[in-house]
Amino acid sequence: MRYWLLKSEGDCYSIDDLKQDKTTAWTGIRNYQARNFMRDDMKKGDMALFYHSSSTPTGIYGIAKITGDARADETQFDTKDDHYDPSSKKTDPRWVCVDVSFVKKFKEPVSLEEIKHDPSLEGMMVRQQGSRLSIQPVEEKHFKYITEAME
DNA sequence: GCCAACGTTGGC
DNA sequence: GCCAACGTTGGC
Repeated sequence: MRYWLLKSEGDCYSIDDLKQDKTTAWTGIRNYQARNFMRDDMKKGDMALFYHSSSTPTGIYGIAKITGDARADETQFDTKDDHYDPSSKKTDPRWVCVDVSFVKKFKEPVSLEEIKHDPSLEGMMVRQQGSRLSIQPVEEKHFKYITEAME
């Protein structure tokens, strides 16, 4: 089993939205590296840190679980969708999504500032400057450290 | 296959 | 809203 960090703009789709929806299709990912993680490495049952970008504060707001393996992201074929991709074919979909379910919301978010200053979290990808990747692999020790601290 | 131009992300 | 960092596009 693997661990991940899923980024979402806080005012676009937040942990509260996920809590209300219980499960959502993680659509709209249009970055090859992120897509490859979903397609090749994410498996049903994997756990994820739910990260809010463009929020106050930016940071990890809770935990989610991957509840469905990668499948075609239907928004790529929807001409009205922001993420419509005219060059993707139905017979050979370029983009995929997974299903993500709510697990818990932290009482207090773990802010990016805390993440950056905690020596136990050394090496986390999100600490790197300009780390724009919206789906990042997370080491088990980092996942456990954060989730156990938030019990 | 290089690389400049352009568009987007995301922290501040 | 700014701007640095980064990814993608497209001309050559």
